[in-house]
Amino acid sequence: MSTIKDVAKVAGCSISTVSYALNNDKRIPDITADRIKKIASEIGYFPSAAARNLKKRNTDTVLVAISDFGGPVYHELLDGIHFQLAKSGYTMIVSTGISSNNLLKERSADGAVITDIHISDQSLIQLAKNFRPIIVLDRRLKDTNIYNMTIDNHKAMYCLTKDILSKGYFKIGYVHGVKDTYDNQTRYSGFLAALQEKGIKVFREYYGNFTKPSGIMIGAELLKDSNLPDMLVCANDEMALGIMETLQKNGKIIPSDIGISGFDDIDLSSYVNPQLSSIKVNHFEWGKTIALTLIKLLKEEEVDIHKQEGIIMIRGSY
Amino acid sequence: MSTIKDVAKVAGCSISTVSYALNNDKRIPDITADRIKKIASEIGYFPSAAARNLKKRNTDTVLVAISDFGGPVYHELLDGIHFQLAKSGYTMIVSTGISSNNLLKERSADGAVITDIHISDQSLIQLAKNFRPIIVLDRRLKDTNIYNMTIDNHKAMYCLTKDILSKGYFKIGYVHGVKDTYDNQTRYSGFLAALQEKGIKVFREYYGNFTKPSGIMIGAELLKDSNLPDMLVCANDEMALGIMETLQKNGKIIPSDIGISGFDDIDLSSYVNPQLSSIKVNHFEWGKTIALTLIKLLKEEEVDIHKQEGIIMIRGSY
DNA sequence: TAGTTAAATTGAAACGTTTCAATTAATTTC
DNA sequence: GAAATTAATTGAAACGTTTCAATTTAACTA
Repeated sequence: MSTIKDVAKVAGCSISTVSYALNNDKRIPDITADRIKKIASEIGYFPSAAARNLKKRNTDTVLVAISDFGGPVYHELLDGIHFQLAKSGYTMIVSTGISSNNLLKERSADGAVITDIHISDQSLIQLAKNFRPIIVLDRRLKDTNIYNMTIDNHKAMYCLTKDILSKGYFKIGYVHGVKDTYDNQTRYSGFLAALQEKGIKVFREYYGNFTKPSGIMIGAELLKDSNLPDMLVCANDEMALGIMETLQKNGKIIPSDIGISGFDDIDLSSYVNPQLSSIKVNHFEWGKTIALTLIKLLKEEEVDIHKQEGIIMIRGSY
Repeated sequence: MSTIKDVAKVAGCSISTVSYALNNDKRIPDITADRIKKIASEIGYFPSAAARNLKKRNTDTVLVAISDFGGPVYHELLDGIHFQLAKSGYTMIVSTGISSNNLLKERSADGAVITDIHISDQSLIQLAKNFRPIIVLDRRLKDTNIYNMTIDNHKAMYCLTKDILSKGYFKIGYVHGVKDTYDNQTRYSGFLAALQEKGIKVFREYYGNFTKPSGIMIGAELLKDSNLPDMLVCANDEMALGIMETLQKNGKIIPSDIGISGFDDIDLSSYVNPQLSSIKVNHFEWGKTIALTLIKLLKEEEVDIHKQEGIIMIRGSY
């Protein structure tokens, strides 16, 4: 491993000159800077991140902590964040589980975007103290260094439900995701708001956990019921898809027997038959916005945190 | 930000004692070690990764570099790698694009797993010189510090094709992915081997690029053809799905008009109708194996690089 | 040409750890 | 109770950079 010292030796100059040259400091004339850069690349020198980070007390790196790599919603979001970050000269790393904790507390990044249900508010607040800006995507949380950016679930679900009501549905059931999550609560409240406006009561409520298997369970439960709702509003697509599959397998026709809607607009939702009505978020754009906000925060500029709007996708399922 | 110095001051001992205590060095008696640890946690001290990495000349971190976050095959692989790495006390970071390059050359990790088509063999060889072990997943490449671990494409495709032949298919077409990639070449060669064994010639070849849109194009091309193959072996699922969708939309019945098979067994493949026959790899297990191998490499232990077997999933599409 | 100013270069400290080698304290041995 | 052994603690160097402040060199001025 060659170090800056080796470069200096070959170039016959001091370490500081090499450092300045490599960092394009204007005090080094172009001609020498070029010569030094050439030598550096010839002997295969790359600065050590560890040394630079230690001295500069920053890393030019942003951490994105996610729950796991499996979720269908993340991909575009990550690509969007990375796109913007790279454009602005930052390096992005993504991690899960225990790795996220390690990276956070040992300050391996200058800032972070977090959407990991496994990190408690508690420990997040604790970590954020030592850390620099953290944007949380999956919860409402306000504290030193913590900012939240969320999808406007309430509004989107409110609009979707209004559309459903305008189609004449009346016996409307609601399928919950994990009860006390931000997503579940805000989606449910949007749903309720639309119903209340029309003076309609929820026909029945079901409780899942955002996964397809939980949808399948609920589907089975529904089949036993003689008095079915005519419409099922689900807190996300995965549950809706599980329910739909179960109902269809047992001879129910969607949407004539029962309508259904989801939230997230995952890929699969436009592959099933009928296609699932849902709420889509342009996650790539959303990712870019998040990254831009974090960058401002890192530069200690003023930011205006805004919510991302969902786009209602009405398809064949109701 | 509190440093080790602060801990030492509060504890009324030297920096070295704190360091030894925090690292569970047996020369510090338990009683003082516990006291020091308690103080450290009270004042919210966490060691700086930068300083530790610099001094120790390693990071206990593994980098996984991927092409982008969108590919349907990666998730389980990443989760598998992370599972094993975490279990062994390593931190895992994943990155794409330019970020991967930065992290690699500045030695922000001790080792890496790479499956990023955008990093050229050339630059990989260059980077690996300064680096520690790199496992590449998406190509055959042997050089200092570079090891490759791959799916046994040839064998899997050979077996699948034999099964197809045993069902009496005869006019068999092959759909290529990106021409000179490892996956394409080895899958194709397995396909050919099975045909040759029976003395059968390929009926026709088509050229895609592993994406669904390219499958759709090929589907359109096929529709113009009066003399269709009776079976289409595709280099991956995404193309197969694109072709299938296009053919079905235009009234062709699968598998009676034409059979089709894929490779990878992505989620979608068991959602379409008929379900797509494909080759599945247990990516979670595969990820664990990869991580285990890399860990051995990091410890400079002997490793035996082996190929991962594919599992043939025969479903309704032929 | 000497004096002044500007340009280019450099020495050295600092960032926060780890760890070697040395010192000090405590315990054992005879 | 002195010598020897072991246990506990510590000072200081080193890891590879960046950057301040100072020095050296070059370029102008009058």
